[in-house]
Amino acid sequence: MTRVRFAPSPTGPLHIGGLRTALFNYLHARKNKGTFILRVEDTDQNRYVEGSESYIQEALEWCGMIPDEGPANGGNFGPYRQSERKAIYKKYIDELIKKGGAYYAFDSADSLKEARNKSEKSGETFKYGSQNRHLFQNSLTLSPKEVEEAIKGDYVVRLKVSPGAVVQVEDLVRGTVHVDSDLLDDKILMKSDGMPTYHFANVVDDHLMKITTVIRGEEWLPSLPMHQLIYDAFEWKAPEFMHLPLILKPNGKGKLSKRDGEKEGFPVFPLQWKEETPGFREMGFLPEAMVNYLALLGWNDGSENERFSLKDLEEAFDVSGVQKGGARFDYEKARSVNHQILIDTPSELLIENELVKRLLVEFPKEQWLDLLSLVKERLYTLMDLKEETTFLLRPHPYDEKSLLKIRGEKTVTALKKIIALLEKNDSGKSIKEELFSWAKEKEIPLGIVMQSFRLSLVGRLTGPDLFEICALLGKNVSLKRVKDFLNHLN
RNA sequence: GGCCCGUUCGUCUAUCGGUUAGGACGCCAGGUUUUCAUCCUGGAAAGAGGGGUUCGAUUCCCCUACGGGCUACCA
Repeated sequence: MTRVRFAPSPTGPLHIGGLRTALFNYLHARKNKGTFILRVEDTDQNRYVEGSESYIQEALEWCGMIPDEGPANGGNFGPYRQSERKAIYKKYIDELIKKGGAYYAFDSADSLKEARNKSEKSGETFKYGSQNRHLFQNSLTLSPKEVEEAIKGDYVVRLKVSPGAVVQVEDLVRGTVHVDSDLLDDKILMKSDGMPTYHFANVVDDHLMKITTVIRGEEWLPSLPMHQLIYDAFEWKAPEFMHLPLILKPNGKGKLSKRDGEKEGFPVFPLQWKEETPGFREMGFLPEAMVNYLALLGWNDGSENERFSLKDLEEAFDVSGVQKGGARFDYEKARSVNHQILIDTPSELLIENELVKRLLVEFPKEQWLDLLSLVKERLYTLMDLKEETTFLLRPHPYDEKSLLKIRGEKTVTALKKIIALLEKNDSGKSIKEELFSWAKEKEIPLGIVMQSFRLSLVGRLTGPDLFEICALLGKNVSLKRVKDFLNHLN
């Protein structure tokens, strides 16, 4: 039974790198008829940010990835917030110490900092490990009595790494990785505030929650050997691991970060965070597009198909299609995916979208469907709806440059004809043929006719089919606008 | 610096020893159209470098270069 978990830290909004990690976890679970678990890794009290947990939950739901188990809906392996599992970690850390796999350390933060500085000055990397642990204050160097005393104050618990071994680990996408244990730190497993570090909580929880496959970002690969050592110390069977390639900045220099969005003018969060930071949803992306784009950033099914719904992906996803190298984030491509999906989404569905409702609020509801169908294929994001529709409300002010382009006697003649045609017809469409043949007969270029007509109706020379617009506006409004325009010209 | 991971068009990628190295985004050109878009057609555009292995390497191995990640009582 496959069990996977997405384990974000509630330190702010989830960004799309995290969202993709969640997606791959979700897909792996669905593909294998397994369980998708959300676990909140809130062991760092200092970095905890109010609201991030609900943000994460909402972002997952927006994309259609509902956790099977998690803080919101429970499950048999809870609690799913690490801060609520403190007693569990305490129990296991004691067990590990008893087994000799870990030890107490009493060095102050300052003394460690000093040691670190000293090493760095002499050009070495500081490491608290098998080579030098005897130089520090810990339960390996102090007498039992001293330890008993020291333990009443602040202490941490460190992993006891055995020297001279080669730690071998397997990664589903990269194969075997081995590391010399002499290079590994005696990592802190339990902090002086009694909270576990990521490494310890992670291993304990993955074991207790019976996680079969750990899917996480590549930034964790270097600590995998150390995690393996913890599993070994407990004599637990480790799950299998898959480290996902990082999502890089558009220029490829470093992993995509929260700050890149505002700098480059594209969102990096799925949903809005704190008023000032809009997400993909608020920028007019459909979750289907988000999922489709993200899935292909680091995965493909080997075919030339690039269109996948979440359902498709649940079928098609396979570990073997996961990429090794990091992928740069390309906003243009994301927009293009959104565009395609927008075109293929029926207008009937789109008018249910909250953003669409907001953007069309100035129009009568019964026009929404026609309006959407009129401009849908021009949209890259839902936000384009604003640009595409507001001119339908207000043709003024007329675009100056366009005005100069069409000025002339023929324009006036054409407009008068259009008025005449509109007055005796009901719908905008029915005048098309008559107008065209008239123009041909009078040898007035169609360009002049249509441009002046367009300018009068919407104030500028771009937009969707003019007769459709005319029909949508209705006879009276259209007539008024053409007349107004004629007056404006005189 | 040390350790780990990676490297095919500008970008995302296909290729699992033999291909005119394919697709998508973007770009350019043409077509459709009343306009701008959409859409359609076409085009330019890639195996980091050097050694091996092999009849034959983008593909397997090694080295170099470059890129990225990690190196906290953060995750």
